[in-house]
Formats: sequence, structure tokens, C-alpha cells
Amino acid sequence: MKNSPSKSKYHYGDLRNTLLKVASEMLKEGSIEDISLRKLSSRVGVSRTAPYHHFKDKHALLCGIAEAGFAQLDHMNKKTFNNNSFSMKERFSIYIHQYVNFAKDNAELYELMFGRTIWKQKNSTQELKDIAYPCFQYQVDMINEWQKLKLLDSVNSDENDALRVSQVLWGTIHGIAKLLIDGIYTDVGHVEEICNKAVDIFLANSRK
Amino acid sequence: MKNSPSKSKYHYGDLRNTLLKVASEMLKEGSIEDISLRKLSSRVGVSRTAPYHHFKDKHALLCGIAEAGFAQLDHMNKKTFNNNSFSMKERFSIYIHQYVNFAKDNAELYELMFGRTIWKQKNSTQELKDIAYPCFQYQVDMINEWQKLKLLDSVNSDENDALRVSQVLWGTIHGIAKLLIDGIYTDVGHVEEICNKAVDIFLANSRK
DNA sequence: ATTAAAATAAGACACTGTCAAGATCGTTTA
DNA sequence: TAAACGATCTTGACAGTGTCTTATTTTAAT
Repeated sequence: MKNSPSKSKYHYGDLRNTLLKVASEMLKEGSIEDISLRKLSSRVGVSRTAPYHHFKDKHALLCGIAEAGFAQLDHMNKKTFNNNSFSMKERFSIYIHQYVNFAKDNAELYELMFGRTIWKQKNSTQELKDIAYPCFQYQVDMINEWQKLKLLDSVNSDENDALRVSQVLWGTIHGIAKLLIDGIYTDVGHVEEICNKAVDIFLANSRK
Repeated sequence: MKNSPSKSKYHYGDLRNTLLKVASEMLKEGSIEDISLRKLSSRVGVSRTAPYHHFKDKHALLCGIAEAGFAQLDHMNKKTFNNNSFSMKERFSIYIHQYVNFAKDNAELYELMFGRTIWKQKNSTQELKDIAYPCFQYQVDMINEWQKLKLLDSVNSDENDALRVSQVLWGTIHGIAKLLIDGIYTDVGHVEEICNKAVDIFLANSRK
């Protein structure tokens, strides 16, 4: 009876992925705080402690959700950066808008990916780091390229300058995103204009 | 016996302020999540439900702590902006550095002031709004002034431009602060350099 | 002095994460 | 085939949380 996986009911099947999937759904419906292992378990139709056979603890499960988010974000960035139908200047603008909109449209997921819940405590899963760090790095690489193309300002005498610009730029888009999704910028309506302004400021020195 | 306030023990004295004070201490020792009403109460030496006569709920107490933070931040900003011993350009730079360092040195307090714990849910205390909103506004006002002085870029044709620059700048310093205190920028050592870079970028158009 | 109000406490409830001990299944081994 | 084993799932239990309700005590006001 190898072809009837749902016969026994005791062994769920692919519980790990089901938990991740349903938890992601819950994240879209409500906030991170609303996710409890007990509610998740009961929704999946399994006992409260069943998840502990697939995740070390709740924290590890949250890391698992964030992983998928980083894969998505990374893919999006790469697609944009390598899209030859736009000029580099356009791609830079698209990158900014896309990043902020990703955060806006997936607020709770973004909060999970870049929030203190995961990173503050040092117990971030190794699997998560393996996906997140390259994603971080790719953004730095993009900015390095844009600097080489003189699209972004760079001080050649300082070898750390590229890194500094990266850090400030990332800070900017991350900050805008955070102020939006945390409800401090109350009007979500002018996101595009805010992003346009950010693009202008960072491109300021490259417009002749 | 009106002059011996600590005689009865049943009526604490100024429990409200004591709770705020001790809770602030706990915030400096650990993280926000470590603050529970029960631990706080027992530390103050009072029953678990006593705080409910001075705060509607835990959320209101946290708002109370944040209030003091906003007062402190607002005072700091005003002091800097009105310090005639520095040029306006210097004051701008000091503002940036001071803001980020405030966040870095009071990480948990900053998290409370600008984090989702307070703002995401719409039940922020009116008292908090009355302190926070003017604090927000003062920063916009500063930036407006700097734009009028041509220190920061401004497009006169667009009346919303000043607001947009404000939003991007605030996003930048908020984002840098957040990436630092949430543990995503792992090296806190280069804060000053990052801030310097941010200053450079925003002042780019004003240096002739 | 009596009464009202304010402040504190204790009990209870529904949640939470997670540990320990048993139950059941599929797979491997002898 | 039978037995053993490990992976998976369940139930029970514990400590912790915020907060509601009810009772007690103190202070203030009349």
C-alpha cells in the first residue's frame, strides 16, 4: 500500500512542509504574534507537540518561514539586476521600488525576515544564515557594480567606501519599509513618491 | 500621620511612577520581551494586579515608558538644532550621529518607541501620541529649515518635496539604527563612518 | 462618624512554549 | 517471517503569561 500515503493518519505525510505552508498562510492572515504552535498544530490537525519532531522549537519554525522569504527576495533582486531591457539607472530605480513594495505587500513576512524575533537572539538557524547572508551580499554586489559604472557616488581613495554606501542605502530602504509596515508612516499611499525621492538623492552625484 | 508616607504599606505611595521607573530599569537590563507585569510587580513588591489601577493594560504601561524616551529624544534634537556654536552644516551632521547613537545606546528603549509593539496595534495611548507626534514634527521642521538654507536639496516647484526629503532622511537614520540594534549589521564599530557617509549623501547637492 | 472612592490583593481562567513518558507505525535486520 | 528499532505522533504535565472578577483594606470626603 505504498501508493496510499494518507491511509494511516498517524504518520502525517510531509508534516514539516505542511507546517511551513500553513504557518505562512497564518502569517498572511494576521501578525507574527498570532502564530502559536498550538493553533498551528490544531489547524493542521495534529497534536500540539508534533511540530517538535521537525523543528527544534518555535524559533526554528519561524526561521524556516523566513528562509522562503529570502529565497523569494533574492530571486527578485537577481531578476531585476540582470534584466537587459532596462538601463542600469532604471534597474536601480526598480530595485528600490521593488524592495519597498515587497516589504509593504508582505509586511509580516518582512518583519520576520529582518526583525528582532529572528536576529536579536543569536540562535538563528544555520540554514537561515546560509540563505540570508548571500542575499545580503548580492545587494552589496549590485551596489558595487553601480558604483563602478559611476551610477552611484564613490570615493576611490577609500576602499571601504562602497561598503559604506551599501550600508546607507540599505538602511534607507529598510528604514522606509519599516516605518511603513510598523504603522509610523500612516499614509501608505505615497510609497512610490518616497521611493522616487530616495532614488533621486542617491543618484544625485551621477547626473551630469 | 500625613508626613510619613511609607507607613501603611497597603497604599504604596506613587506606584505609577515607581512602576515606570523599575520597568525602565528592567528594559536596560534585558529586552522588552523580558518585561512581564508579574515580574515587575513582584520586583516592586506589590501584587500582580496592582498595576491595573494605574494602567489600562500592559500595553499602556509600555507606552508610558516610551513617553519618557520621546521627551528625551525631543529635548536632544532641540538642543542640537539651537546650538549656535556650530554651523548649520555641523548641526545637521550632529543630528544624524546623535540620533543613531541614541538608538544604539538605548536599543531596547528605541525599539519600544519606534517598534511595532506600540504602533502596529492602533491602541497607542493618547498621551503617547501627544508627545511622539510633536517629536516627529520637529524633525520635519528642522529639515524644512535646512532646505530653506539650501543645505539640503529641494525642488521648489513641488510643495511636497520637503516632506519627501524628510521621509527619506528619517527612513535612512531609522533604518541604520534598526539594522544595528536588531543585530543585522553585526559590527557596531563603524557607526560613525556609516553616519558620515549618510551625511555626505544628503549634503551632496549643497556642496559647491 | 459614616460613606464613598481609590488602591491593593487573591482567585481563577485561558492562553502560551516545551519537557517527559507512552503509543503507533514503517523499515531494517536477523 | 519475526523481531527490533527508530522515527513519528499523542497525551499529560508544568511553569509562565495577561487579565477578569471579587473581596479586602486604606484614604478622602461628607
